[in-house]
Amino acid sequence: MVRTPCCRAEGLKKGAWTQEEDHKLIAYVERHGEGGWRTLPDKAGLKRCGKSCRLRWANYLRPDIKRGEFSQEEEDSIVRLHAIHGNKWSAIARRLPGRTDNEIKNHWNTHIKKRLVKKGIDPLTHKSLNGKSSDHPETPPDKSSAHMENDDQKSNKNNVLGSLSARFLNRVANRFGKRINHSVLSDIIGSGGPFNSHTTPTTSASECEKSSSLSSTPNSSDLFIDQNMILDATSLSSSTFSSDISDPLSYDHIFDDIEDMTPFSSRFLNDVISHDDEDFLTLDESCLENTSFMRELTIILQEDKIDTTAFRDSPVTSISEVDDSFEGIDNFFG
DNA sequence: AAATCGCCCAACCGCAGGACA
DNA sequence: ATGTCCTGCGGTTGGGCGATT
Repeated sequence: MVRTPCCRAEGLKKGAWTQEEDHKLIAYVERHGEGGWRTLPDKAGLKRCGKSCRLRWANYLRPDIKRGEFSQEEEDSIVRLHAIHGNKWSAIARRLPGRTDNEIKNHWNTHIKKRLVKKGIDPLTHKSLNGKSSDHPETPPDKSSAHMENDDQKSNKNNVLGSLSARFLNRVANRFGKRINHSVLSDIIGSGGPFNSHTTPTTSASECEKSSSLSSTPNSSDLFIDQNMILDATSLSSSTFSSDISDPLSYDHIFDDIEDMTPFSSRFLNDVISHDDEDFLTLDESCLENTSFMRELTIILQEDKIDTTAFRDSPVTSISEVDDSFEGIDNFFG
């Protein structure tokens, strides 16, 4: 079996990407979506190999990438997840929304690993380096014991809060699935949420325009999210959620992934709840696909629709009445 | 001011494996 | 069953840059 060379072709550029190259790649992906990386460089007018383009997009240009310093909570999560998954960076990255496997890997190698060694903990086994074996993965020692939780406790808490939020999401979507006010979008954009940035991928030029108009100053056009589209989660790209969502028996992983629910999500819900105007923006499917929160919401809806039909006709509770849940979620997930 | 060092992280490399013809 | 394409993954490299000498 002979593999065709990927990056060996004459004249292909390597090394750091220029702004111009970034713009070309962004424009192409916005117009055509992700995938087809091998042929992408030619079509996009880039003198790069497809692999390089894919990496650049996945690790740097993707709109949902969170940049900047890792929070203490994120570092704790990485340590905890590394104890479970080892060097499965992509598995860890799936639990840390907005962080790439590459970023996590780099952060682990340059910061966390050294810190663990300094504390006398073997970063490979997560056990004490002085020979005293520990049954528990590393827990950051700078936290008071009052706040110390073992993994099981955390996991239980996680699941409880996750279920609460997922069910509440279901109710929100039942009530508001078709309508999200444009001022909500405005707030999201202002907060640097998933609708921000020039890179919101769309599938056509007109959609690009629509997207860019959203990302600047929201106008008075309307937002309309089709209910069928929301429930049709199986058609969505699964770069964030790679598990088989068609299997009802695999619902549990949804609640594992609920730690992806950032405070942003609850702010978003809060905004959705508190707005009920008549002006709505049209939101195309591709926008939905590329909005990490909407993707989460969509998949939770898809997974939850069978066993939570009881919620469908239940009255919507004011967000203030479920504050405890959201405070808990926010506090827990940082 | 210049040279050197060490760290950080974006990018690359090679391999594995799924999909498809 | 086989060959090829394509994508994803984990390990590694090397350029940039700040700190130190």
